[in-house]
Amino acid sequence: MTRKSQLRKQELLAAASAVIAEHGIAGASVRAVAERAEVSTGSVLYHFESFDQLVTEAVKSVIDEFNGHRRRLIDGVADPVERLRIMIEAGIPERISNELRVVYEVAAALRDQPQYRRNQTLVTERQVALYSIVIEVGVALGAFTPRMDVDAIAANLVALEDAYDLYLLDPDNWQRDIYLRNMMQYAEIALGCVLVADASNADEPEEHQ
Amino acid sequence: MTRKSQLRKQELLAAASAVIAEHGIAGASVRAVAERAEVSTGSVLYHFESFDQLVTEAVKSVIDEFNGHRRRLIDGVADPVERLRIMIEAGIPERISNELRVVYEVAAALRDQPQYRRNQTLVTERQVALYSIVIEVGVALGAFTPRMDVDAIAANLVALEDAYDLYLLDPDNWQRDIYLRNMMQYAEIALGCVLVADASNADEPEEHQ
Amino acid sequence: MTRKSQLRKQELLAAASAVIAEHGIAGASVRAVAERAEVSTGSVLYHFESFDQLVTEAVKSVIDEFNGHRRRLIDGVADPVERLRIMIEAGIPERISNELRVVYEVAAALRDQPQYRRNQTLVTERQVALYSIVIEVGVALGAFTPRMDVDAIAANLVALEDAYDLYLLDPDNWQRDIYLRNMMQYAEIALGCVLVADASNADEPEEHQ
Amino acid sequence: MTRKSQLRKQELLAAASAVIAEHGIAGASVRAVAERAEVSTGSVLYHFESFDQLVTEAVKSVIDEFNGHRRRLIDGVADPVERLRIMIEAGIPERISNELRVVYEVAAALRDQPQYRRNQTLVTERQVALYSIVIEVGVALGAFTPRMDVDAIAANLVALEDAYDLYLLDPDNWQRDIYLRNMMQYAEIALGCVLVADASNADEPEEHQ
DNA sequence: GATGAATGAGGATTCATTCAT
DNA sequence: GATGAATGAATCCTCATTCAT
Repeated sequence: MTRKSQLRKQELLAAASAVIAEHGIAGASVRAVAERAEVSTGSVLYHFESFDQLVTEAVKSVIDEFNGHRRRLIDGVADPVERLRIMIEAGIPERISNELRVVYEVAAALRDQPQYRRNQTLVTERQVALYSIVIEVGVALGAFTPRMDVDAIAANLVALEDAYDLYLLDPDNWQRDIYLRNMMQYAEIALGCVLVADASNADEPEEHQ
Repeated sequence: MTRKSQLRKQELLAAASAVIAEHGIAGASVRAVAERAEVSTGSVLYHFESFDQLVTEAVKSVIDEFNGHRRRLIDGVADPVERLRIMIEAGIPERISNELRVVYEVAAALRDQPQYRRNQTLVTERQVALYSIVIEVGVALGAFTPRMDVDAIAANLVALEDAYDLYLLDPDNWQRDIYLRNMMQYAEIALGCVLVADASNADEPEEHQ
Repeated sequence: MTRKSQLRKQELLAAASAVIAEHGIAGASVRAVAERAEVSTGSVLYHFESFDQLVTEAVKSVIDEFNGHRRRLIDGVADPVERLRIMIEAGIPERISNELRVVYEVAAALRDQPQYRRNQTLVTERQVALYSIVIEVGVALGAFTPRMDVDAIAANLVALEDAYDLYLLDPDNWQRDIYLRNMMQYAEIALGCVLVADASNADEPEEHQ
Repeated sequence: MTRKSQLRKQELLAAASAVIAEHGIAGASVRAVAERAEVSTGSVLYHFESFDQLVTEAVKSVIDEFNGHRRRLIDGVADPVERLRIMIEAGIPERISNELRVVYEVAAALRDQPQYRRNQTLVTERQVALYSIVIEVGVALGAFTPRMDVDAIAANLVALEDAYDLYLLDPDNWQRDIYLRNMMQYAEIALGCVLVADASNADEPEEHQ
């Protein structure tokens, strides 16, 4: 049954994601996934050509889900400033989600395995594309007046997001409010807009500190 | 022999760093380190409580070295703008250095071990402190007129550096010029200075794109 | 359906033979046979008590075919000398046939399973019987004048054949012409006949070398 | 300690040979060898690069021993006829020795592994060389008057030996006396000598059967 | 009849750690 | 101090067999 098999594959992918999120890439093993999915170890490899492929697919699906989630967030929102604020706030989450954890688990861990690196590049490029769209539309509507190249702004926003999210791997020292403020301030001066109510207007910059 | 023993420890730490830099965290094993240091496997663990501790110490020493290197770079430079440019250019290296590689190899790989996370946080905080000093001095000397909180600028610069360096794990897609430009442009509009000769003057901002 | 079932059994036996001939006994697995026969793995074992039994039967059928082929070769030939030459030449083939390969693949591989050994003995005895008939008829017709016991000659010819065929497992060092000459010369001096045109007459033996 | 290590290597090679002789190549596994040698599985692979290499070396050493034994048998014997008789009798042993069993276990089993095939070729060529020497010396001394090419006689004798030994894999149907007689008669008519007291003289051949 | 998912034991190999020397 | 042999659990993977569908 293709139906049953695909269902099981999904279960295994989910189990693999969960294991990675919980115990890290290093803690992901055939047995760990098998136990999480409550199947035999043989079953895990029955559905995938190799354990590596299972992990790769799991990461890929998490990334897709992660990206889709971000995209849906701004789907119904018209105001460019509001969209940007939503993007940034979603980029610096309250707590680390399983998805994000998986993404960063894989990020640095397996330099030698090209497929992981490509995934990482993929998620970054998609984020940049998403930010670029939001900014370009905002510029077109007159909501933003960029002070630097638009693609540089998008790349920087994603980079900031990546870095601050990476810090999440040490949750005890994670300071969401500060990271959020840092990104918001950057977006404001780079795009000449007001994202936060009480913040200074970037169009009339005043000396800071 | 305390002297001889400490010497041997240093050799082992150096060997461990080299192995990690070359073959990644996954390729680091007792035997690999032993072969690199040209000692027996038993000898490797004779000087350390466990292999994990050896790795931890090795990473720690690499981080110290990494940080010290950055600090020495700007030691004899007086001009704040020049110092900032040096900092940024050193932050986005031509090629990934062994030190940087070790740092990121370890970043996410061994998340479950608190000491690694602390190391990571440590290197970030030191970087932020370094940038903060450069900026503060520049502000005091009138070289910079910050458009946002100084600590936010420093944190953002380090975050950008961290993120763009992280991308180095996929060297094929690494675009130093672009990342460098992104950071320079950000520094210019955030600090109201000119870092790159031909770039637009951030004091007289013009519309981009 | 007995008809359909037996057809399927034959298909599976053929598939098993093909797999063994191509990938050796070590490469013969349920899945390999299933894929070759284009059926499911479950189906393979549905028709046989075990995979071992399937292999056993496959080998048996290959041996039967192998033997029948040899028998048919001399069917229409009347001249005893010609019959003997045909036998010997067929015994030292140009290339290893799938049949022969299967026979020798199995020969020593599964020694612990008595049925394989019996198969091996079977094929040998049949060969000896075949040679014996050819020789006896030749003696009766006056074409051969044996210098040693006829059954010893037949056994030796089969043994030579077996050994030289065994060497075929290392095809790179296989020297058909030499092995053929060796057997022909032996047959000539043992039976006092001339098998090869240019060879010395065994009836008037001259000193060799 | 090199001494201790080499001792252990020898033990493991012996254990491997014993396992192969007893359970065949197919029954040779790391665990089987480990249990036979009364060490851990890890220990088996500590001394060899791979299990395959252990098996290869074991077979190689058995072959060397096998060949050396044959060579020593005729060392002190001067009479060519006696030497030939000793060779043939040793070639058709009473019972299958562990050495011989290992040699033939490997013979057909692992077609895909070139190192085994080379071993097989090696043992054959050495046997041929040994027979050749015995025959050539006998010819030089006037003890033999060959009826066919000397190299063909040597090759045939080894081939007969190989084949009859191969039949040993089915010990129940093994008939030493007959195989011995077959080889002796062949040697007599091929070399024009008398090997067995009561046998007919090959110099004055009479009709057989 | 036929399927193919699931099993679990067994395959070789790697590894940090221990310990007698 | 230093060695390296030995360990045994863990790694991924293969496989014949079973069984619900």
